[in-house]
Amino acid sequence: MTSDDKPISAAASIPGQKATLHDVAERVGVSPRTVSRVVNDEGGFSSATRERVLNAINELGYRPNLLARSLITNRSNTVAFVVPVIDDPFFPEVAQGVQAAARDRGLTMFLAVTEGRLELQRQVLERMASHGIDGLILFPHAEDLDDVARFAGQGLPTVVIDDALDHPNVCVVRSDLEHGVSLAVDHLRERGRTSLAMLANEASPRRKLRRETTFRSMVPNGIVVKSPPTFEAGYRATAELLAREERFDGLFAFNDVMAAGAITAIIDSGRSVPGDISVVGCDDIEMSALLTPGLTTIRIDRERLGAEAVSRLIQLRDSVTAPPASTLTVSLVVRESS
Amino acid sequence: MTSDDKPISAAASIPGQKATLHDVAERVGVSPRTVSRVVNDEGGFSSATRERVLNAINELGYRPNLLARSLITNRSNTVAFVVPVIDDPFFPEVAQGVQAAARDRGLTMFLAVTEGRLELQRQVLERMASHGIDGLILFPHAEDLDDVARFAGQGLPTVVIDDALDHPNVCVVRSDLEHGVSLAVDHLRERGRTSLAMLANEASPRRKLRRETTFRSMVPNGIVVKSPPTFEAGYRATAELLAREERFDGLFAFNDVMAAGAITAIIDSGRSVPGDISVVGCDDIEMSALLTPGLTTIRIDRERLGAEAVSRLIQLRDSVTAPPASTLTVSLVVRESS
DNA sequence: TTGAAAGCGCTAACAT
DNA sequence: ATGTTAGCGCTTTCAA
Repeated sequence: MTSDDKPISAAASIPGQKATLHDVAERVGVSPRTVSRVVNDEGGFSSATRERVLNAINELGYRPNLLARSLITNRSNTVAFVVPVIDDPFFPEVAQGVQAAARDRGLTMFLAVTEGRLELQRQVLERMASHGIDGLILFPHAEDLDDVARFAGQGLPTVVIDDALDHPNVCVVRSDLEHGVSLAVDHLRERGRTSLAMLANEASPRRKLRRETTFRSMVPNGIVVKSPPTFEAGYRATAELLAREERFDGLFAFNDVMAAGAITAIIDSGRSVPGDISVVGCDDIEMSALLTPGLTTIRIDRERLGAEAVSRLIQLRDSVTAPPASTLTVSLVVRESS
Repeated sequence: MTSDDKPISAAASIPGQKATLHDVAERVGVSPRTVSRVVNDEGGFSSATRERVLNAINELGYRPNLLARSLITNRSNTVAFVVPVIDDPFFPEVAQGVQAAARDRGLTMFLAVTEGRLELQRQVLERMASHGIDGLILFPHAEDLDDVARFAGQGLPTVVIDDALDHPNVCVVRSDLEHGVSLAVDHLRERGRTSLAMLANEASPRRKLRRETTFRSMVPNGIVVKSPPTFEAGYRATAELLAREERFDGLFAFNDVMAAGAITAIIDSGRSVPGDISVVGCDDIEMSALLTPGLTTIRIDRERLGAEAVSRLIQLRDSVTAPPASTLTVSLVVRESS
């Protein structure tokens, strides 16, 4: 049964029996405390001791038990990242930024998806809190920040992305979407478009408001249609708009996924993009460059967004006062759809 | 400063001072052991006691400290999911499947990205192990499964996706890509295509082999070009192939992202899809339906793949012998690119 | 049905 | 430079 002819160890069933600090100490002939000092590089040991301890660690394949450490330090070095969905490529790309930044700072990332359901968000937060996460980064459920506020109130450092929450344990990181909308609208007008419509996100009151409100204020007579932020919904909403014979020659969509749906609907209706209608999206997900026509859009730097969130979270954790909200700039990427 | 006029609590700086099992016990007037029994529903308590304990838990907002529990039970109820990249939509979608399945079974998911770098994979696994994960699900680094084998050897239940590793602590979950290739090739031939080429993944010896080998055996005279599995690389490889004046009228790509690159390259060269060349991809990521022309592809059910991985992992953890490898069926989705 | 004691693996707060 | 004691919050074992 055993793969080679080594003597069968005492605990035959568990090959790699985990070594503890104690085991290392015993083997070297020092106290566990000394090993701990070396492991954490606290100083207070001779370099000879250090050497011997390090060797023993290698020989035994010792690996610190982070759970035990966390229990006493009250630091788990874990972060939770919570997103509503993951089939919109925007979120995974932010996740990548969060994970990379977290990893570089010695943090490990939990990822959870709430499917936009409030009760799932609550369950997820509950469980994350039980795991003793050091901090939380999330795109909060649009309707209700109460849960988030509750956990923050219990002392959980929290970074809220693209939403607002005034709380000493909460820091906000956002993209400058107001500016994004103005870039989009200005661009459409420069293209000679005079009747503008917006495909807004029905599911996201506060976040929507940022884009929708800006749009409304810039385009008082503009048409605003709300739909879920998916390809299919964007398609349907646009098709209905066209069927109603509403006149518009420029469309700004809440995100690229909806914009893609809109383009397809416009083309399916026998119109052309950008011949009849110019379309501008928001996010600049990878797909947007691959569409036909390529999608003109407002670019959000997701990696940076994720990294910024981690950085703010750490500031929040390590300081008494919450750092101010940070706002990341966005830019216009012009492709063929406008 | 305080937001309303509640009396300032004793511990002014820490509002939600975390309640422990002990606190609950004290408040109810029972021993911690009894509270523990109720929390874990072990039985051995009167329903009256149960009631009072539950009340106290609510009042104090008690939440079990999973770290402490794990330390003693040696179960953390966490799983690590490790992927090479995340900007290929295929992986996030599997991640969603893993996370949902994990959540439903009371597991929390760590997500890590290795960027296809072996040293990053090692670092990630090392850290995950320190966190005491109960299991690991990964798309392993293509060149080298040694690290994976090492951790499995130390007792870590591991599910390897789309690769092979023979080890009692490892279970393999894969898609039936051999069948997928044969579906693709048969389909291209039914479309009257006689000179077939394949865009293979240079970075993935073993996985590639599955698709590439099948292709070679079905199409002895076929052209096989290798490139990294990205849009740009797929574009470049295809452009070069066309520039070399190689004759082919049907193309099968390792994945949809490469196929999308190929289509763009073909169109940019002045040829048409599927007029001159039919293209078939693999994965059926969301984007594939949105391309122009819509991409014909081999569909892999990512959610199911993720769910299956979790399910196998749990079998692995809870049994002595590794469950057999499972293979998920794939199907052909015909769109306009062929 | 309940509780007391021990200890998971580690670090904090003292020793020396 | 090193060791000792205590205990993080919980479950386990054994006893009542």
